[in-house]
Amino acid sequence: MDGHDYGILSEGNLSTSIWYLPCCINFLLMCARFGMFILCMHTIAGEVIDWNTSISRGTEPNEFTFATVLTSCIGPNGINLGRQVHSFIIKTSFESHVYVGSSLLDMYAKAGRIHEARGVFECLPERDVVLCTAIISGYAQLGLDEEALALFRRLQMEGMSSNYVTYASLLTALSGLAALDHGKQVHNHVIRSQLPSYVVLQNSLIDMYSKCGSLTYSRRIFDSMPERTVISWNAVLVAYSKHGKGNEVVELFELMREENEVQPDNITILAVLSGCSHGGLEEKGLEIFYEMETGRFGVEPEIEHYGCVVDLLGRAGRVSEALDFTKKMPFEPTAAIWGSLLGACRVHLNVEIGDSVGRRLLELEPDNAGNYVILSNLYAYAGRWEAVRALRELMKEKAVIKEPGRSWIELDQILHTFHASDRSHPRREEVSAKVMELSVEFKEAGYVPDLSCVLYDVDEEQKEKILLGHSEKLALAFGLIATPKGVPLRVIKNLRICVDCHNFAKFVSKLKGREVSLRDKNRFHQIVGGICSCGEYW
DNA sequence: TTAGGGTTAG
Repeated sequence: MDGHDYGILSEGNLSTSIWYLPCCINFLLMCARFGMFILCMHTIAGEVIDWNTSISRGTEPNEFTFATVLTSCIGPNGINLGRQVHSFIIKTSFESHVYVGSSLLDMYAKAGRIHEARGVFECLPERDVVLCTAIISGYAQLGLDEEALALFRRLQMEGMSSNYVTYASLLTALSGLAALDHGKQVHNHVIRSQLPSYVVLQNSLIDMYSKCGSLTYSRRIFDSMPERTVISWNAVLVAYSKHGKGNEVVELFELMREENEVQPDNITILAVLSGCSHGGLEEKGLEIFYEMETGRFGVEPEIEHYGCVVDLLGRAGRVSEALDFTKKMPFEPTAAIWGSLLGACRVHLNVEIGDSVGRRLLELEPDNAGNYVILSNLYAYAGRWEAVRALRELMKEKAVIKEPGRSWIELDQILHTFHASDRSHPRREEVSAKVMELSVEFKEAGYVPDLSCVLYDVDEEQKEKILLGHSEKLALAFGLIATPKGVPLRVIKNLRICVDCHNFAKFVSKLKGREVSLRDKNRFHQIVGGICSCGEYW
């Protein structure tokens, strides 16, 4: 197929039938898959017309033609065509033209093909602030935060100029890393450079502070904004939601509706519902969902909103009601919804429903190790050791590989990362010894290791050893060693925190007199004096 | 004349 295309293009004669045939097959397949006949037909028509127009005017394709065609290939569906165009461009002299390069980069970045985007970026003879920002934000949007930060630093050393969009993109990466010190530095820089107040940048700051655990600063930015968009409101609502501050979420939402300057969108309602769930406001959350169904907020309920309701009911222990709800809702439940239901079964020890939900979930997501862990927890609490063993066998059979757990803690602008049973940190011996010491101390105060968090078929002693090697324990122990007494510990985990580590962190807060702020994949756990803001439900 | 970057959720 590639051969046809180059041939046609190089002759400057776009034979409609040959060009169309392979494309039509491709697009019909795509259309059938997505049920978007009309839209796709328009898209392909647009691309072909672009080529046709250029060539029928009797002009050879030039840098502007390529840039225009590449722009029409933006999005996941256009990437194959875009690649073919790229292959063709390589054979011309236009590859390094800044217009062509920037269109290529944008096309790849928007399709999530960051390596290809980077390849184009590195080959460009000149790069301006927009190109640098595009590639940095490409990394940040894919959650490749370390790469985004590293590239920003390199480009800055090379003399890149930055503007408010660059900072907004960088802040996204710093939010992901929960790199508060770095984030503050960017904020200071923004203040010093006396940039005008850009809403986008302020929104990023709200988000950065909240994801770095600093709710106060987050709110302060929000309060100081002369102008706000729905994203500003959403960012601050999400901030309170993730910190489990349900009342604040509801109050702010009411204020938003009173002020009536911006209309809520689907994310607003999602933030409010999940805020009610994380904050333990079941009734309020349900009330808001039913109000949403009447159309009062002008937002149609989507599957994620239904998911929040499942979470609300599950949290309240209304597990069978939650199950009924999933059966009656107008969407097919997703793995995330079954997962939230399974979590509810674990917390409320509903083995019967948990069993069937768990099986359903394992069918849908056989490769997600986290599901096995929660189901195993549930079986273990119910004393169903046979079922635990069977689960372990199933995992082995399916060759499930657990995404490596990783936790980190920031000290003086350095992110110290720990992997499970880490041997790489320079102070590893000291850290391991500290975890052992803490374990002995905590056991005397009532800490009992929760061995059901280990899925390997090893003896109890081994299981305990594995548990003590969990990355969040290493990061906490390192924090205790490396910071003065009384300083709060902020630990970030890439996955959901396990029950045993949650318990361990509570002992750290209680016996070591430290506030522990633990950010996991879903939310913050603010632990003070042995009590966690999550209310044991997550 | 003609290109391109951004913030919230998932």
